[in-house]
Amino acid sequence: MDNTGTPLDEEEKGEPTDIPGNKSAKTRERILDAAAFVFSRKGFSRTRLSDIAKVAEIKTGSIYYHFSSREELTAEVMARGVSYTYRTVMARLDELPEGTDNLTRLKTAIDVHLRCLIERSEYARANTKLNGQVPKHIQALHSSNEAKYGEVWRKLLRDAAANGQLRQDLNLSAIRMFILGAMSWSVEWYKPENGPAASVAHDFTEMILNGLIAPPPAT
Amino acid sequence: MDNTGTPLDEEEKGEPTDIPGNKSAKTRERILDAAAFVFSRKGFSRTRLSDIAKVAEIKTGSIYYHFSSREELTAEVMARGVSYTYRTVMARLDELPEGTDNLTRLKTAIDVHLRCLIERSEYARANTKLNGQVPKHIQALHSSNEAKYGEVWRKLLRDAAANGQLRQDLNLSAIRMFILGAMSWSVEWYKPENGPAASVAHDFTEMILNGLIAPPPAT
DNA sequence: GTCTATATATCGATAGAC
DNA sequence: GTCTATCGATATATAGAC
Repeated sequence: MDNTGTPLDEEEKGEPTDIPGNKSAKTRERILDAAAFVFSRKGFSRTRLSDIAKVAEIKTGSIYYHFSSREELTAEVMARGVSYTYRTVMARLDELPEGTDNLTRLKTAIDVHLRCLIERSEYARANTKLNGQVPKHIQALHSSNEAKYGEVWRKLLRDAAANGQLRQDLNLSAIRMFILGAMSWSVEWYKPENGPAASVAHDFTEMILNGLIAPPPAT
Repeated sequence: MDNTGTPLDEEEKGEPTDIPGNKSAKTRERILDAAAFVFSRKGFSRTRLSDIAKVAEIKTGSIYYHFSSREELTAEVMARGVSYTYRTVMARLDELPEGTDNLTRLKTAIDVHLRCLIERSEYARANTKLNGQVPKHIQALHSSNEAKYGEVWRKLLRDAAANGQLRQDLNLSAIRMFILGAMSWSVEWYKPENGPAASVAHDFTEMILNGLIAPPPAT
């Protein structure tokens, strides 16, 4: 599976990964990875614990040694999904040179978020797909994470608008939902045959920022 | 509930709607309306036949007099959803004056599709939400409808591009998915508090066609 | 046609052997 | 820690009365 979970922080723990005693931790990871994989493809309802068990190469009942319920497992997959995307976006924004203009920051965030979904993380995909499908109490556990991440986008748009770099006649709330929604839907359709992630992301940022209409021919 | 199902054709059948003998048909409609209502809010997995029955003011078992299975009911809701959107979009395109340019046609289609979702049809909403959630054989039954509708969009974009009205540097397939995806996601977030449908649709078409960047100040 | 009552299947969850 | 076996809850679907 691809890299996920704890992406950028704590890369070094100083311990080898296979000392005796963390066989449990490794199985737990395998279950989570399998769950993210299956959830992102089948959604919540069509995913059986037996499907996850099969991918994780374990028997269904054994999952309960690591998780107290299907919902707890689901909640952790979702939490990892937002957390990963949040941290990856923030890290890339922090890498930008001091004084980078707000439009570039917005464009960067769009690029990174979309790439998290289409090429970087099963967890990000799973979380996007599961949002709106899971029972209310799971959604409730999760909504503060989503809200925190949503705030990043509110600020990105607000800052760019405050600079006068964005058109002033559009409602930023709706715009934010359209941008995030268009990216979210990529979970439903994107496959490698649709072209490299970089080119898909490029086309998307171009459309969002500059629109689809051809510029007047240079004379 | 709102108007749906058979929107534009066959408005007159020449029969009063309550002659004896079509009590059945009316109950069937009530069940379908209820199903569209519940599905569009809770999705496939969280929707119980008992939820639908409650909204339809009928007992759960009675549904089976009208539909042979939950899946048959689901499939009909989805079929009505695409069909409604397809016909509503086509009807509006046909109303445009002869010789209307392809960019205006594209813009019109976006406006109508989005309005179908946010203000016109529970069926359209339900279909959008259910896509990607339902079991494979339902999806399979349904995919030819979706493909046919997808072809409308392929053509709209292709025609506008052929005219030179669209930028030539973007992949139209990905662009199509982004546009439809952004609209689809409205099912997850749109509420009347987000403003009138007309204004949301306006902001969306503006972003898609002209982008978010502020035009240079007139001098 | 719609009801009540019930059969059947599925799946999440638990118990206990190893 | 992971297995097998099974329980129990839920919900689709059916049978039969009215």
